[in-house]
Amino acid sequence: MTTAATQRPTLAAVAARAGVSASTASLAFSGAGPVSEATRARVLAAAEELGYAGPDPRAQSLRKGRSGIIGVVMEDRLQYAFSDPVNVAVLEGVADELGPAGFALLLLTDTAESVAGIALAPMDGVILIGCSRDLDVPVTAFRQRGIAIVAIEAEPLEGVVHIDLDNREATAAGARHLRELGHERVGLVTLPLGSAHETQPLSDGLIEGSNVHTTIQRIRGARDVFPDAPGVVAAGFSAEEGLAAGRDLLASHPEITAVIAQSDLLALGVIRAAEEAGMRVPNDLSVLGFDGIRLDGTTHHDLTTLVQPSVEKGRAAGRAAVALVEGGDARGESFSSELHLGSTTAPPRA
Amino acid sequence: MTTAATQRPTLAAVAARAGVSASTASLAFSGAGPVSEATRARVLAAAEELGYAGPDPRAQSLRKGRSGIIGVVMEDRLQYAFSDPVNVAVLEGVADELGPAGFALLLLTDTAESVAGIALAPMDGVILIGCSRDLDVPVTAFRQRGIAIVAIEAEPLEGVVHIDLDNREATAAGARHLRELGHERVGLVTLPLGSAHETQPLSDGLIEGSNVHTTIQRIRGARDVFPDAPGVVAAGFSAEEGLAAGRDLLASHPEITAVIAQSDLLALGVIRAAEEAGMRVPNDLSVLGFDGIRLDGTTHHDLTTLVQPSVEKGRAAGRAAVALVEGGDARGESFSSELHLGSTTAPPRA
DNA sequence: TTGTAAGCGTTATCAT
DNA sequence: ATGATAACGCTTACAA
Repeated sequence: MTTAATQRPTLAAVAARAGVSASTASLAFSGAGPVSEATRARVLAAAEELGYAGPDPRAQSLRKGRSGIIGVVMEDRLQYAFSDPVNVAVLEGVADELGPAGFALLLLTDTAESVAGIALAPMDGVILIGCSRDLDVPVTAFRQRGIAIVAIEAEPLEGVVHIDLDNREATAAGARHLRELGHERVGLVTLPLGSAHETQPLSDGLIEGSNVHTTIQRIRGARDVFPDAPGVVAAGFSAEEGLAAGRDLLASHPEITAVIAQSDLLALGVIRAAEEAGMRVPNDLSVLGFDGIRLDGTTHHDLTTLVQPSVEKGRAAGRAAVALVEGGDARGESFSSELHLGSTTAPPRA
Repeated sequence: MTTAATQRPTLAAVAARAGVSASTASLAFSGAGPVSEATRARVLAAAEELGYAGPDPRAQSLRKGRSGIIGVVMEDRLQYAFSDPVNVAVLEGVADELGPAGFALLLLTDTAESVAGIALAPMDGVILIGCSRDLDVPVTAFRQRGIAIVAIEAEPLEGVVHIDLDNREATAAGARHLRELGHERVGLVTLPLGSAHETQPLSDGLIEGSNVHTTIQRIRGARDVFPDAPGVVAAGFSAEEGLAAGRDLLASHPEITAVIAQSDLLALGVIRAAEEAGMRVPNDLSVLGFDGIRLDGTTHHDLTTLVQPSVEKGRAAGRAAVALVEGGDARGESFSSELHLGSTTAPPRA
């Protein structure tokens, strides 16, 4: 298989062949000015003959000062990022908005390498999703380059448009639901708090050392209602990791009657851990999730959870990024979650 | 939130401020030539003062004729594409290779829109993953633009480097394993055959009207051994869709003693369908998967399956793309799968 | 070691 | 409706 380093034809070549000037040929392609039908046809024919596929995006980017590319920064490992259905939904939402707006989506991961690569990619804007790292460094770099920045559920940052979710309030609402049912001893199974992907007991030190906004806010919301709730930090986003965390939590805190899990997948794992330990849900243990993803067929329970508009968050981020890049300014948006009462919460055993 | 349309400083400005020529400043940044330590320091200082973040990638792309961007074309809906763990693994492999090589990854979806967007994005190369569409149109467009093309498990295409998997042979090997156990009536649960994402009986017409290489090859492999095996086409990649397909297959073909599922997730669904119908696996029904993804905690079975090197495929594709872009030529690679004997296949009930 | 000059392929502005 | 000209911001021979 060979790659002929054949010289690609340029607009100038096409123009020459069509017997017009380069500027006219340009107009014929962009339709940005008045060109007679006859000349346009001649130009297009010349292009066809020369195998010219249209203006070179590289030159266009330079000339227009825009590349039409918006980057999305995700968790360091893609397998990780994509194991979270919410992340995927958000990405889908972003893509939904970018495509029609004529923007392409560049996938960046939250690694030193990739953040260096940031310097290399011709991006007009960037969207930060579920990053656990410290955002100051990349954000500063983006700002310096004049790249528009949108962040989803991040701590407030200067010059960044924020797309938010009521993580704290929603979790608190879920917690109140449990308290109203009569629960007093509640445990937490949280999403990861940083890059250390291991199951571990939740401690104040861990929280302080972390900057994973979403996880922290959800912990706060739960503790707004149950200030002393113990917890276990899951090693990841999957049901398996929820299972592991659930086992730990139930073993170390046998007194609890309800678990606030920070995602539906984690909740699913917790339910498995409970059933494994011979408990029934919700009779012996209530379980609350977060996200509202569809878990068809994966469980026979109808999970009580906080339903959040994942795809909408992505769309909002995409729209904001496009607006910023197109010179307008964008306001941040705030989304809220709704408590879905399923069959996994009930009053505690008498 | 505002976006100051402040004029970004240019290399020329930095050079002026440092009292050197633009070319020297360029060298100071790229390190591509001899620059005295003193001048370099001066240039860097000037850059710092002006808030210059380094050469503009847009200008670099034009000048160098390369953008450092490689596109990856996936299934039309990202939620779809990412619901297949193999796709995700492949993508991870691609990212593994691109990052260190200094390339960024552009995510494209297999839609008319996106394929049009192809025209807009400054890509140096492109990798085609699990596309169900007709590839001729996009491939022609890429070729015309001089974009290097790598395809994973696609029908042979002129001027495209192929990364292959022994789909047919591996499936045939799995099928022989079943035959050796004594199975004679075997059913198929296949991956989607096109964009029609619905559960439906497998028919010759469907196969002929389709160009989903992988699915077709795996069907052929199965029928190399069981020529008349009936089948059901799943509506997607997930266990839920395997469940639906499994139900259909078991209902319409109660005589079968084994199922060849085209992915582990589908196999998982088939196992659920069987258990739901009161059959035990493998006693009443043998189930064979494909992929060898880890299904920890999701099932109590050790799935008999064909283990394929998903991440490696991605890496190979990434390497090939980089090699092509860097002017070398790349040979395609062919990977093979290995039969893992688990506990889900056994001789048929006597 | 540093500077000069010539583009890379396109589009925007301004004439004609 | 079309053309000439000048950038866009950078890199790279080549000259000094």
